[in-house]
Amino acid sequence: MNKYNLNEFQQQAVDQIEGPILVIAGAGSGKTRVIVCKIIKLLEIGIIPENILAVTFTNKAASEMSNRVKESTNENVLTTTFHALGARILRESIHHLDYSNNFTIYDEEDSLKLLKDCYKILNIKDEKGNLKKTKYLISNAKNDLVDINNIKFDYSFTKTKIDIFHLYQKKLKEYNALDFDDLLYLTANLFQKKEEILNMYQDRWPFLLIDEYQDTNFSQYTIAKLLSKKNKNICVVGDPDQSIYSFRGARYQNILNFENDFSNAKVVKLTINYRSTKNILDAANFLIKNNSNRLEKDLVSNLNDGENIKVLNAKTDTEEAKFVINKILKHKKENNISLDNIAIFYRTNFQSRIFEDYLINENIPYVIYGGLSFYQRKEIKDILAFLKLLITKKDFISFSRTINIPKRGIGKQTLLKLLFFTEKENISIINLIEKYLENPSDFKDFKLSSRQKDNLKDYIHKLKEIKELYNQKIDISKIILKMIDTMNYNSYLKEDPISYENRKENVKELISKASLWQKENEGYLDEFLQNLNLMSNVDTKNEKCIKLMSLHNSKGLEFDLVFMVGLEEDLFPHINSKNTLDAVEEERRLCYVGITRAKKYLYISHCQTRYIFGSSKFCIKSRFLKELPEKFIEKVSATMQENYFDPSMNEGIDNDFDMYYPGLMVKHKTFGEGMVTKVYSTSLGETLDIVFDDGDITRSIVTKYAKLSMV
DNA sequence: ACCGGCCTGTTTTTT
DNA sequence: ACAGGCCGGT
Repeated sequence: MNKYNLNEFQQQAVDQIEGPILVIAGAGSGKTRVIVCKIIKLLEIGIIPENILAVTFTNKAASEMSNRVKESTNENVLTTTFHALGARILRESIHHLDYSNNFTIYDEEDSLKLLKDCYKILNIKDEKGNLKKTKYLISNAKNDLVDINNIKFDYSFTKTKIDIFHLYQKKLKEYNALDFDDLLYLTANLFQKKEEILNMYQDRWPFLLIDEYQDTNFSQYTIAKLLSKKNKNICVVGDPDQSIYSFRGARYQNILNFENDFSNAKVVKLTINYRSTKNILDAANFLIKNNSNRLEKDLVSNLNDGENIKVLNAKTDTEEAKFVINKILKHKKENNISLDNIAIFYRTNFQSRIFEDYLINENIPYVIYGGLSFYQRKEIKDILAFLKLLITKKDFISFSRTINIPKRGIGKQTLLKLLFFTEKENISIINLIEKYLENPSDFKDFKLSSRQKDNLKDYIHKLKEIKELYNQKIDISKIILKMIDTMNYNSYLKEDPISYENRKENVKELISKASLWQKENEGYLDEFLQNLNLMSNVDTKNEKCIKLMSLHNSKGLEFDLVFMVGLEEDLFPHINSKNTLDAVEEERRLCYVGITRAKKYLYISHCQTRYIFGSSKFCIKSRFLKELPEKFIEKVSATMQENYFDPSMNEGIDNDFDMYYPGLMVKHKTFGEGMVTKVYSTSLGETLDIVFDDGDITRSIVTKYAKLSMV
């Protein structure tokens, strides 16, 4: 052992300074430590910090890593996400692609609104759900680096869709905005088209380290490959079993192909898990073995057996939540686990609500990662839209968001006409309005009431007033304050008295964030906005809180005590992923990620009924739960409950029922691809139905009998 | 042409 | 439960 306590293989990975190196690192095998130590080592041998670039997958991981390097060496090494890296590069160099350097960044909501406008301009009616599908198509195309001007027709990219894509891209450029995918797409484009620019960045960062390489998509892969092409010092770390982002184009094949892509690559495998006790890790290993598409590997724990995984079959989601809260209190007291070492993981963000309710009730401090982030809130986005409009007066999306704050009587129809005029005349929305106000008779078929005209005049006038502050580079926080004042934003917020206090607080927080940011950073409004858009979940809160997050957000983290909740078919694995084997296997990897976050205690729960879309639905135990071998599991109950179980249910079916409904019991047994469902009436004391079922039918059957038993 | 009220589908997962 | 879409009233 050495001063960083590295094992033999970790040490090998750290010591390999030059040339390509691939580190296949199982969950909890110390990969972050390897990257951190490698950076420290690079600095020790005299590489200057400016020559090192570390890319991670989330902002949280990035800041954690750079803090650790800073603590040991007091040096700042650029540690960032691919998207933020793209933004940084493009901010400097995008003019080589004939874009403007002060671009703003559109989030998903803005992008969708723009896409919708494109449908309108092209007079294509958007059928329900189509919009998102098209967005997804465009997103994938960009992630795959297709040449936008040369898209291949195929069954998904119809002629119409290609037209939409072209217009969407043209409009983005016109509005001086990039969507998330552009940050990667245009960066890769820049590197491919402008060799001297690529050369400059290659010289700037001769040492490249990439974490979570299994989750890179083609554009990210291309950026990495081009950046390292000259110096070939690329170190990638990852675990194919933890690839969970294929929905945004990630290809775990990238990590499997590394040795082909980079000749003479050294490969190091880390297979000792220092995180989880044996029971937890072994259960996870058994689970992941159910994936057919995987590279076999043996990950062993170097800790003791530890406790079994506790599994709860809860009657309702309420019971599940209560149970979790009780156990949190118990562990806190009995095992002296601090709250920030506890996490609740769920598949979809909406599940967080019920836990929040109970946590608030019990006065337990908590923080939610992901979900509706601060910057996606309406009040914040309103203000940011005003700010974007200061930078780019062509930005129609930001204009339409702000024009009726406060109400100015400009409705859908008027906005649509304005949109058409800007497109036809190729003029910014602000200039268009000015022109119109000067001489309305120039615009045939476009009559506005004098009230509307006055309102528009008022809007333009006020916007100019605010823009004056921007031109003088007055503090961002002062601009926001001025905006709130001039636009009477507070009384606008007061229109909804219930949310008013909360929204006002958020606005205040934004203002203080702005002034803090400006104190600590160089740059002005466009950099500030960029920062906000790319920071999904800022964890400025250092208090001791328990953490709630989606399973996707849990990757890379670890906790003493973990609750995985909602392990039910259709929720996890999610219903939308059940069409293809690949998607189910990805869900299984997600489950694997969740389990391997737990260091000492792991609770997994599923419910028999759950409130979803405002009504109660029946739920079936997740197949993943069934895949965990019994020997690692201990069944626990929420309370000492009545015995719903009838011995006659035992015949040929395993020992616990899966659903409960007043007067009914329902049991499942998996049977090949489907399952057998048995419905038993407790009031009549007889079996009502036995069906062969793919899981979906069960609900209707049970509902049928439930109704009967109610009458 | 705008506004407000009712109805409906809607939620994976993230930068 | 809730936001966004549609329709009917002003």
